[in-house]
Amino acid sequence: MQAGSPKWRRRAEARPGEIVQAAFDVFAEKGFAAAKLDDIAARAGISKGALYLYFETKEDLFRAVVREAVVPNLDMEQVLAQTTVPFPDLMRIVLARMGQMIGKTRLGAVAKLVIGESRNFPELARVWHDEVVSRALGALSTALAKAQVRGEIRLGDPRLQAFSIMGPILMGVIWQETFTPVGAPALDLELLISAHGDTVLAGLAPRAGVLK
Amino acid sequence: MQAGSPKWRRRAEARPGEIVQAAFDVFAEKGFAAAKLDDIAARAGISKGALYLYFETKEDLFRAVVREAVVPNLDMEQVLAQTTVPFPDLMRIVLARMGQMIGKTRLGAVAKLVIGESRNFPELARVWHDEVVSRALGALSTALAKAQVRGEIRLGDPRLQAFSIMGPILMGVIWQETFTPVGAPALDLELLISAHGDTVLAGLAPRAGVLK
DNA sequence: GCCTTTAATGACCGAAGAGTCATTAAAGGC
DNA sequence: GCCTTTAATGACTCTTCGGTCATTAAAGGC
Repeated sequence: MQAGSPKWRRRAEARPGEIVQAAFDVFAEKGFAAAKLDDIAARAGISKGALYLYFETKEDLFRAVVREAVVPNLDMEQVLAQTTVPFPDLMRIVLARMGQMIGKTRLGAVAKLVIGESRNFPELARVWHDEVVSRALGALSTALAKAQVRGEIRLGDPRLQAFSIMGPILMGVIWQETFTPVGAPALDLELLISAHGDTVLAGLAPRAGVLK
Repeated sequence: MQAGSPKWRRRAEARPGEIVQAAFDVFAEKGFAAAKLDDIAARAGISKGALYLYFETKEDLFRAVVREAVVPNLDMEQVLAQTTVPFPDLMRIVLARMGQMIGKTRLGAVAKLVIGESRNFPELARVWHDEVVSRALGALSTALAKAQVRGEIRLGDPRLQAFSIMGPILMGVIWQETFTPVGAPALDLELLISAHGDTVLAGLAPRAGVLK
């Protein structure tokens, strides 16, 4: 063994973040049950024993991973609360921001985890619903309701309109996460968002004749 | 033990179907790795050993379960190939049929499985892409392209338009499968389909002014 | 009613992997 | 430089669960 290279270093502050990051990668790839703590430890550059200095159990670590990914989604509510911006502009801003967020936060992988493990970890599904999905959908619905009052868009259940707006983005994310890795053609999310924006905004516009 | 009640019965023909059904339930609830063969056997009303008379391994059984759910999706292509029906009518028929299919085939549960296990069973993701998703999307895209040529809808990439049509349905299914069981308000899929049909058909209509 | 065939059982085995802990060594105070 | 503290190790245990197989008994032919 080299003299100058210590077997390991003590870095109590840096560890938790690194571990969660490594765990995220492994959980995202394998799912909860098939993920091995040895793998996570190896990827984090430590031993399995060290994991237990920072997390009580495997479940604990999993919860930390999924909860970690919750945080950064709150700012979209403020955008949607803006009341001076015309609705279509607002919507394009929100859609564009979604696109960026998906790119940088690996939101697709988290979605896969939450969806796939929702029966085994119902409390995580609940957290994600309450903190992320329901909030975003609520803010969007509110914005839609206001736009209806102002006559900017057609009347209708705002909650269902929100599905029409968000659904295709979710589908795009799932496509990329599920089918592109097994050989399906890649999907340009920016393009999808832009094209879908055209379609759905036209669809929500007042007086646009319904076909037939 | 009762005299008249045999310990078990020999029913070689009926077993495979029952096993796959039971396995579907357990896999859908737990995911592949967390599903226990003992549980599947118990639910099928047989012993674990008997499973191995019909399936080589756990993976084998899982593959059978996911492949089983592939079959019934082919008829939508014929509907979409109809060339005499006006596009909006065609679309409403397709959407309605999707709704029925989701109700009767537990499509949501399968989707969850395919999405969640796509990294561990890439060949299943591939099968599902090739046999179901890509085909349905392809047929829909073709119908959209034809409708564009006829001037029934606005010009644009048909593939992306297909995402705008299908995305909200997928989102609805995932919602029901993931969030409703943990306390989120139930979603009326029929209603979503109808409302989304209004929106997206208006959005695809030619000359409908894009807002702003 | 016996005999053959084979569906079905369930106790068992072995591997895998979550979680533990006695031991080691880095860091830092004095 | 020594000593204390504590981060980190990795060999170990123990449980769980996929898969096996010798044994049992249902079904059906003769």
